[in-house]
Amino acid sequence: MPEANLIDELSWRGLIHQQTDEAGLAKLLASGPQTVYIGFDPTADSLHVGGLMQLMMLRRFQKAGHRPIALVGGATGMIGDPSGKSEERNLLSAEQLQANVDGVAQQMRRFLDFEGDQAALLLNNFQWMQGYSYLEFLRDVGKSFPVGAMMGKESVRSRLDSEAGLSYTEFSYMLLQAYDFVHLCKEHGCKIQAGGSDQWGNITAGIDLGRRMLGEQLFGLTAPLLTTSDGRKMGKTERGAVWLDPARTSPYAFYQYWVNVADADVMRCIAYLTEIEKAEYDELASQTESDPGRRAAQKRLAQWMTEFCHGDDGLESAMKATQIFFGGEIGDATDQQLSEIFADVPSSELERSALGGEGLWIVEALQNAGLAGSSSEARRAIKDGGVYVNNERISDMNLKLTEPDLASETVIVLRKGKRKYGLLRFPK
RNA sequence: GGGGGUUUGCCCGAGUGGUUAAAGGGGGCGGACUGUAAAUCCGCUGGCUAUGCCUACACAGGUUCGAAUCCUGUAGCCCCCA
Repeated sequence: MPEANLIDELSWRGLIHQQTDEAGLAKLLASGPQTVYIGFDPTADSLHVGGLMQLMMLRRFQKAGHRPIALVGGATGMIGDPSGKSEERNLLSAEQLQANVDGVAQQMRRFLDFEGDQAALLLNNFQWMQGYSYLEFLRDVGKSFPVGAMMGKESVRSRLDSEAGLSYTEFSYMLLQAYDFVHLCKEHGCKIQAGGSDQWGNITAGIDLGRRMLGEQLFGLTAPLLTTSDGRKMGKTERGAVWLDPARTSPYAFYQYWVNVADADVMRCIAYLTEIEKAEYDELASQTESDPGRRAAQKRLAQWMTEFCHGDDGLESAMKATQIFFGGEIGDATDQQLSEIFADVPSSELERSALGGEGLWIVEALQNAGLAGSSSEARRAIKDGGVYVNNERISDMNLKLTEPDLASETVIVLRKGKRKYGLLRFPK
């Protein structure tokens, strides 16, 4: 039996941005297990933070006793959702799209339970759209879409007013998503669609279509977008999006991203993205208030997220990497660990033989690693006490690096200043 | 077209014949402190085969034992007259 407090839960977490029929939805949810769907855009072969938020939403529904459907937009992804986009989107190739759908589907298995009574369903709208002929679609679906109403949608209007304009293809996107809802209702009894607040227009379009085609009353629920206090989308770094795929964003980088969330944003992240309970949430909120320097909330967020998305091992390696990156002893690292920690650090490759004989002069090494632009600069840095080999400060201007200085099989870690690193690789 | 002024290091800005690689500030870089923050404080801030050498004050040439500093020419910028 569904838990009655799902709405309360979503509500204290601030996850309810808009609902089509508050009372109706509450009544529906209380009446028995429901099916909810959220669509995911297969724009890449991995989810990022935005998608995670939606996934958590489905997870919350599932935990409350409902059945989630994660709909991967194999068909809609071919068109491109204009909502919230300022420009016409580039179309993806069919192969790329398939690879993306597979990648995203794989990741979802971690967050949703695909077994049991309320087993989650993973569907791809390409399955029902691919055979749908254009003519039939226009007769069945297009007929129910007054252009006037479509023109009124925010997503369409903003694009029409902009310079970029809007192609017919993107204009039609809404019909496809609307039809998905109808299809899922018909085939799977799905009466609720959730999504980010940018999906409001698409969701209500689906509700309208459901009323016309099926005579069904469908419901919609949107969550706020995850933005920073200064209004930018979360989950972006200078180096690009924060991905769930450890190959794209290492657990360490992932952990770091959350640790660095601004005080003003951290509680919102915890509310939106984690399953940390209200009591602890309140506790963390008051700690952030009274002792922001400790950043208890950030650390808890990072810890929770990393463990949840990358498991115990991921968390452990993130912690170790953090310790090393912030100047801790390097000890017995492996090439693998070091290249993960220093993924964004410039590295250069030198002949192994440079370490033989006399060894490699530190002044040269710093230049090789890109940490000094000239030998004068390198000497100066050493004199200033700002040079570290494998995180140990050095002071000898004439130091020569030899094999024993390797931190791992083939890498020496040089550092200038607090955390400006440069790697030297000496492949065997 | 004529007259006057100006041009300095990453940026701004002193310097007007001799410790001037060039005051001061900004920036940058180190260090201390700190919340993997901000502020603050301290040091460094042309290059090199480095206790010395080389290149630098728009560019080229000249005067001088010696010039960023004086002279001539060229270029850029600014102002005034036509």
